Amino acid sequence: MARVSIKDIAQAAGVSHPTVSRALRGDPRISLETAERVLALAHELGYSPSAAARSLVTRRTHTIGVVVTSIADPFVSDVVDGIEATLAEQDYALILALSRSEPERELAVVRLLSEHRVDGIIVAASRVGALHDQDLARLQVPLVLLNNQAETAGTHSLEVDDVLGARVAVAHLLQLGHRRVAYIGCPDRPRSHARRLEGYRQAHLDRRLHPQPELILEGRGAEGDRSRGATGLTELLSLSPPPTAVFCYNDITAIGALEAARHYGLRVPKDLSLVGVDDVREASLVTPALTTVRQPRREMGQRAADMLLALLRGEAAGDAVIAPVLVIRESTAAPIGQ
Amino acid sequence: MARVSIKDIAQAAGVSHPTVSRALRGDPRISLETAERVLALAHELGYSPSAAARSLVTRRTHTIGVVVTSIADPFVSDVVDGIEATLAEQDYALILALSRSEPERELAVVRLLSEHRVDGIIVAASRVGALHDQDLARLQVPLVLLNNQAETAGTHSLEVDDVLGARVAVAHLLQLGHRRVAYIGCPDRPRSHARRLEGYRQAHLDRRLHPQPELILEGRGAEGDRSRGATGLTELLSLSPPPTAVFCYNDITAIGALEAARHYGLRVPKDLSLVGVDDVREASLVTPALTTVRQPRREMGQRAADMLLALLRGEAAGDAVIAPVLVIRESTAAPIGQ
DNA sequence: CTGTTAGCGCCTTCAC
DNA sequence: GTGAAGGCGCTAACAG
Repeated sequence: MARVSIKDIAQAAGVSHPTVSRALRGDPRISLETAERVLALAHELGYSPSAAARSLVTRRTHTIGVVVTSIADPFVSDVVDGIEATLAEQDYALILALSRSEPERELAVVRLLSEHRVDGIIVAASRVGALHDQDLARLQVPLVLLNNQAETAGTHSLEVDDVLGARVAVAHLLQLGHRRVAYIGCPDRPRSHARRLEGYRQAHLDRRLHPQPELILEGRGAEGDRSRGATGLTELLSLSPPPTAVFCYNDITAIGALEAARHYGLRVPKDLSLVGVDDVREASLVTPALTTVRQPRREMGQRAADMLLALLRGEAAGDAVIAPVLVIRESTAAPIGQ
Repeated sequence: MARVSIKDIAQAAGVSHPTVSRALRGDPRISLETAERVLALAHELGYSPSAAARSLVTRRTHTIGVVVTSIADPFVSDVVDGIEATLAEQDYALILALSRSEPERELAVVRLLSEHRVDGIIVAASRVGALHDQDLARLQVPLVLLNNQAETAGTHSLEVDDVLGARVAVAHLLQLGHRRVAYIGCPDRPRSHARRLEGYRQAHLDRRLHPQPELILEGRGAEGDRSRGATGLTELLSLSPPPTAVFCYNDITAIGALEAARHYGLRVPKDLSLVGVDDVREASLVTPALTTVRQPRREMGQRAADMLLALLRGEAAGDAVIAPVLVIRESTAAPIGQ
């Protein structure tokens, strides 16, 4: 089994192997009769075509490389789930390669994918972003970058619309009646920080409101640092009047702010509304559950795979932008007195 | 690039291709001089060997199939992370295939792995367990089953020692001084339920204590059902005296019990100690953070890959049992009056 | 030490 | 409609 080749079938059927090859692929030139005989025999003998042998002549492996920093990151694994769903539909094999943010591994990954002659590559960064793509580009196969910061020439990319996400989140707060809405940012993610701030501004302008400079905080501390939310909120509460709602760079920040609010005796959402970004696991587990902007992870994976497959078919595929979705939970409500 | 074959190198070096092939693989019979020349040329031309062509003649693809129900499950993704770590070390490629618990997909997975002639397969079920393995066994390649319920002949398996986990957890409670320790089980996971109950018994017998039948609850409701913890605890509190500690089938159960305890005005761990199993994400996020029995997921993945690689080297590999680890957090303490 | 020959399993002309 | 060659890129004999 698995050692049966078209030659064996050919012999059993009393035809030549090319005939078997054609019959198996449904070549219309083969008589129905022999085709059926061959098919039956193939099934009977447990024939399974060799992808390697085929790829040698077709120069297509029907295999896609997926490169991520870590599969243990829930964002990444959701994306990979989406990628697999699309690839499986088209019978593409998925070679998973982890770069682990180690230069040594990244090199090995490139070598591995190169030797296996993958037809295309998807690089998926988590919300953290930024990977080695230069080397991969050298492989001369279509390359789709998902949520990646640095753009490389000859590369196609897919990312979530950060401006829109922020805009929708802040619009939600303004719509509830808040008029002093603050923003706590993140200095070590300058690009998305700027975009979210832009969304914050747009939401205000959409309603002919003017964002108030003292309510916009750069924030301090690294991306994954809870304390940024706490120190930010502390600072905001010293203003008079203090904001009634805060849009936070991400959920981690918002949760930090939530803890600080509790510390100061503020009730969320009654005294203060909070919105985060990402929809991390904790967001729905925290009390009150956090209103947040979610990246449609699985869908992003599917779209990335769709893009890649389109490229493989020779179709043009520009870059894609995905719309995030606002998930309204318990941390937002109308301000008091509304 | 990537279209350079050993023939091209051979021509450039003025030797035959077999010589190039040997030089590239470090065959000692090749003169140092030509070997160096070939290597330099290979590098210069950007040569990358074709895994497909090689596999065709060696009958080894250096590729492993990893079959899981869902990569979005954090348990599974941690395991896969471990598998990849070991495989990458040995330059094996990892083909990820998701069965999604759909019969149709399972068939496609078998076909895919068969056509790609994977050298071996790892099937990783999450704590939920149970997959299609019969078909995979037909592929005639080494097969390692991780946390799988149904055993198939000619298969190697790896699972966590459920009895030990329960025993250590309950020993921890007894050691703290608890003398009325209850157990809330799970009827729809009969196998692990029985094992955890056995561990519960052993922990008692280890201290020459006798488990008290009224403290052992079968539990009701499905595995992922929080309410089982709540109803179980309610039942237990009607006893006199009620237990001072509860070992729960899993974290979900324990969290349900935790909520119920709060509802009844019991303080955890002061009035009641709780232990779960799994170390799901929520376990560390809940207040108080849950003491629990963790399955070393990543390590399990590594061990599974090690087993498989050993089998590929022709070494014998029995089944393996992994020891879980007790993670002591805030939900356990000595009983009052201790 | 190196070249020659052959073949892994498949597909693709080109004949018939 | 089908068969006969030839070759994809590589390794494995066997010569020499």
